[in-house]
Formats: sequence, C-alpha cells, structure tokens
Amino acid sequence: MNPRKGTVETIDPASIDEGKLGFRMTKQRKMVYDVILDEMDHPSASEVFLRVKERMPSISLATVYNCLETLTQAGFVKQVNMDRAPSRYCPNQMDHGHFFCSECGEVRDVFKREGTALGESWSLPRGSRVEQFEMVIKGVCPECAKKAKQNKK
Amino acid sequence: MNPRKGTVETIDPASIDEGKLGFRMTKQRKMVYDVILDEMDHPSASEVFLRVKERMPSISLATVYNCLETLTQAGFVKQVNMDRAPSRYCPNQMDHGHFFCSECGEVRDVFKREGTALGESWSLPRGSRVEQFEMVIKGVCPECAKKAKQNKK
DNA sequence: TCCGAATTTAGAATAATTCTTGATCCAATT
DNA sequence: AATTGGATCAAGAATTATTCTAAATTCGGA
Repeated sequence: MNPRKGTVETIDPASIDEGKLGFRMTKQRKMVYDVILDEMDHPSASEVFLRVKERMPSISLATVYNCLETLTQAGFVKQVNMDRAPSRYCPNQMDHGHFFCSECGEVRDVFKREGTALGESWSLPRGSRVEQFEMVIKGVCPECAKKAKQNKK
Repeated sequence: MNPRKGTVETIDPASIDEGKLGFRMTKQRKMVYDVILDEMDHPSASEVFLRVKERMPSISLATVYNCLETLTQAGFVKQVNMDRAPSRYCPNQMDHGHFFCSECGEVRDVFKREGTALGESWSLPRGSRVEQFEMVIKGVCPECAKKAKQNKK
C-alpha cells in the first residue's frame, strides 16, 4: 500500500485522548475516520458516505460533511482540492503534496526530495503569517501514460 | 503595482496573432482579458463580469465563463483555486504561487527564491507526466497581521 | 435520573458553474 | 454583394457540491 517506506504516517485512533480533543469522538466521527484510513485513497465526501453507509446505514450525508469538517479542523485529515472537483480527504500527516492524474482521476501523495520542506525557498512578503502550504501537481500517472503509449502503437 | 521588479509578465494583447490562436479573439474575449490585465488582482468570474459589464452592458455571465475557459485553455490566464471558494484568474505568466489571506481574502502572487523552479525537488513516480505545478499558501497577509496585533493592544 | 450542550438527521437552501437552445456574428466562398 | 456554415454569444434552466435549518437524539456530568 505504501509507495515508499516512511511516506505514510497517520493518527492512530487508539491513541486519541478524547479529553484533550475539544470534541467528542462519536461513533460517526470514528467511523468516517476509519473509512478514510482503511483505503488511504483520498475519497470524496460522497465516497466516504457510501462506504460508511455499509457499516452504519443510518448515517446521513450531512453528518459525513460535519464529521469531515471536524476531523479537518482537528488536523486528523487534510482537505485536498483540485480545480472545482469535489474535495477529497487525506489522512497522511507527513509533509507532502498531491498528484492528480487527469486521465484516471486518481490522487496520490507525492514527496519532496530528502531534506527539503514543503514551504522551503518561498519568498513571502515580510510580516505575513503562514498557516498552510499546499502543493498540487496535475498530470498523467505512470499507469495511464503507459496505456496512452500502447494505444498509439 | 508590481511588488518586485520582474515578477510580472503578461501576454501583450497587441502581440496576439489570431491566425495561430485556434480561436477568434472576439470583442468579449478581449474585453475579459483586458479587465483581468487592468487590475491584476485575481478577480473571480462574477467580479470580471461586473467590470466588463460597465464597458459592455450586453455581455452575459455565461459568456464571461466561456471566455475565461477559452483564455485558460489558451494559456492567457491561470485559474487559481482556494478550497471551494470561487475560482480566480491570474494573467501572470511567471513561474509563481499564490498566497491567500484568510482575513481579507486577498490573493497575491508569491515567488520562489532566486534560481529555484516551482516543480524543483519534487520526487514523482517514475514515468509520470507533469502538466502543471500549483502552489497555494494560506495565511494572513502583512497588513492584516499588523491590524490584528494593534487590536490586541 | 435529569439537564443541557453537542451531535445527528433529513430535507431545504445556496451558489458557483455548466448546459441548452436559439440568435448572432463573421470569415470564406459563391 | 449575398450566402453559408461554423464559431460564438445570450438568457435562463439545470446541475451539484456543499451548507444551512430545525427538530430529534445522544451523552456526559450534576
């Protein structure tokens, strides 16, 4: 599942201290988080909804949105956006960016070379406060690029 | 207007060779592009619409969207997205990223330090084809950070 | 157990964008 | 100069991801 050793790092649900959380880790929130951890494939809200529904049929889409917002605010997951497509959710805590394949639509985590941080070497206006760096790369993934090549032959 | 020398570079409307364009540079398209060049402040589609409407009252919002799409595909402007907020449009041809102030909502171009390209030092899956790098930085701009400080006193 | 705040639910509402359809424009050809 | 066909435009309807609303439910603490 992991493309490289050490490129995935998530928050262990078992380690969550609800007291320090500021909100309750309800059944729904836990289930939404579990579903995202299960596949790590950057699902959208409605994909999460479908998957959670299988194990918890009474959950509503609005709740999934609520849970995703809470989990995002708490830092459990990151919301990932590409153009105007539905937001996707990523539980990887590492410093990384996202690659979107314009052929198959897949999203995958991508990393900087050894020793360089996401925000490194950016020259920002003096006095600005940074809350978040986000790198999005659009292109064609190796699998789709290969297929495209074969179709040409 | 330019924060630093050499940080803005746009396509001169006068230099456009319609023959090579693949589409007509119509009144509407030209006006939309002109309006974006005029302020360089990353307007949204409806902001563009309002500004164009002043000089061309008969234009429709749908046409503004169409023009923006054409101009984007042709590489005249870049569509810039932040979370799920309305897309904004940037005519700066330089290799750069965008800083979003979460206080005032302003967007500004930001640049990498001398000699480093946007896509530099990213380690991508072997065989992937990159079409676009996009860096989005969220935070508080110097002006808003200053105001916040003063309010605390 | 009871209370109140937090959370969930269902459905309505919102808003940016896209789609549809008919009208208009314009360059190339007759 | 008139004709024609494809590109473009305009207006409004449709779409869709997301947010909002209001009522019901849950749950921890008094």
